[in-house]
Amino acid sequence: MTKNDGRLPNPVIRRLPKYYVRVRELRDGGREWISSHGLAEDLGLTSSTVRQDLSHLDLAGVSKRGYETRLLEAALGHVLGADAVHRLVIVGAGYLGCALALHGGLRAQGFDTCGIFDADREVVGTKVGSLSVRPMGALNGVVRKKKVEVGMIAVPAASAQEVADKLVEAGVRGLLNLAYCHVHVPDHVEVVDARIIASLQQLAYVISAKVGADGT
Amino acid sequence: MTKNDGRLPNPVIRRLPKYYVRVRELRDGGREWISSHGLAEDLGLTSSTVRQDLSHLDLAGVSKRGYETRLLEAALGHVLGADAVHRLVIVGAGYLGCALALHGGLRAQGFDTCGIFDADREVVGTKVGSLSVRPMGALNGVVRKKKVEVGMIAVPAASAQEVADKLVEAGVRGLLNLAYCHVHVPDHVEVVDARIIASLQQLAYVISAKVGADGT
DNA sequence: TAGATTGTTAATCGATTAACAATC
DNA sequence: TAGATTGTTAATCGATTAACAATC
Repeated sequence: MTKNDGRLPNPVIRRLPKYYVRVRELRDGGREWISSHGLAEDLGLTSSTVRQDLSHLDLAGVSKRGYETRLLEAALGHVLGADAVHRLVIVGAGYLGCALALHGGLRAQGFDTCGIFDADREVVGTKVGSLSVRPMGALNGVVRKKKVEVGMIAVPAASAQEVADKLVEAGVRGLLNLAYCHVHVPDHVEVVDARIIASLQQLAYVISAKVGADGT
Repeated sequence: MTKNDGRLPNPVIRRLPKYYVRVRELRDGGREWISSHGLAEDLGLTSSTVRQDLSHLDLAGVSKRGYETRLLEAALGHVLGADAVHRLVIVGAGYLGCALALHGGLRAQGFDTCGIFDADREVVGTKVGSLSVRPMGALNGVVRKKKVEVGMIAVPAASAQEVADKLVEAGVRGLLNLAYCHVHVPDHVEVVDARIIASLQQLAYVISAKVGADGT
C-alpha cells in the first residue's frame, strides 16, 4: 500500500520515535515539562514542526509551560505501539540475525521475538540465546500459531525476495527489510527498509558532496 | 550541516542505492537496457520520478531504448562512492558491532573496517574476525593515522553521545548512528541514523493504522 | 515511417515554516 | 499584569507528477 489512508504523514511518523526517545531521557532526568522550542533544539528541528507534529497526538500542551513529559511520553508511546506487544520472527541466523535476536532493546520496546529461522541445515538447531534456529519449513506454522505480525529479513540480498514471499504467505502484516535490495509485496503488507549499506552510501555521498561544495 | 549546498535533494539520495542495487541485478541477469518505466515498476516509483532522478547523473538515456545498464551502474556507483574505498571504525563490540565487523557486504561495497573499539576492559583484546577489539583510548590515533572518514555508533543509547563526541574529536567526517537516540554533532560532521528499533516502531504504526483505516 | 522513450518544463501536491490570536 | 507558549491558519518552499516536444 502506497497511499496514506487517514494516517499520519510519513515524515511525521519518522520523527515520532525521536520525540519518544528524547522525552524518555528527559523524564529519566526528572524533567516535568518541555516546550516545543526545547524539543526542537534538542532534535535539530523548528518549534513549528514540533507543534505541528504533536498536534496530531491525543494531548494538549499548556501555555507558558509546554508539554508535560509524563503525558507526552504516554501519548507518543501509545501511537508507536509501545504499550502493546508486537510479535516478530527473524529469518536468517547469520551474524546480523543473531545480533538482533540477542539485542535486548527489542524486547524492552515491546517487540517479542517468537522465532529465528534459517535455510542452512548446518545452522538449524543451534542455540541463539534462548531460541533454537528452526528450519524454513517451520515458519508458516509458527507465524500462524503465534499470530506473528512482523518478519525481519536478515538474509543475503539474493534470497531476500524468496524469504519475503514466504513471510507474506505465512501471514505477516509487515516486513523489516535489512537486505541490500528491494522486495516486492502485495498491497496489504507494509515494508520498511533498514539497510545499513544503503545508509552508509548515503553518508558517503553527503560527505564527498560537501567537499566539492564548500571547497574544504 | 542542515542545508543542501548544491548537492542532490535528500529524497533523491535515498533512492540512488535502490537504483544501484536493481541495476546490478539486471546486469547480472544479462540485461543491457532498462527504461524509466521498467525501473519505476521494479522499485514502486513513477517513471517521472526515475527520469528526474537519473537526470542528475552524468549519463544520457537513449530514445526508444532507455538507459544502458552498464553505464547506469557506473554512473550510480560513482555518485555513491562505490568506486572509492571508505575507511570506517566501529565503536561498540556488542552483538551488533561484531555483526557489522563480520558482515561481508560492507567490504564488498568499498567500506573498509579499520578498527573496532569498546570501553569494556573485558572485551578489549578479543578477536572479531581478523580484528582485535581495541580500547577507546586507541580511537584517536587510529582515526588520524588511517584517515578514517566514518564512525559507526553501535553502543547503548546511554553512551552514544559520548562516543559521538570522541569520534568527532578524532576527526571523522560522518557518523552512522545505530543507537536508539539522537546525537548532536557540529555542523561540519554529517549524521545518518540507522536505528532498527525506530524502524520497527514506524512499521508497527503503519500496520496498526491500517487496521483502523480500512476496517480489516 | 510510426511508435516508444527521453529530458525538461509546468502543474500539482504536500511538508515545513512563519505568524499571530488565544491562553495561562 | 506581562510575557511565554500553544494551536492553528496562511505563506513558503520543495518534491512529485503530468505533459509533451525532441529524438532515435
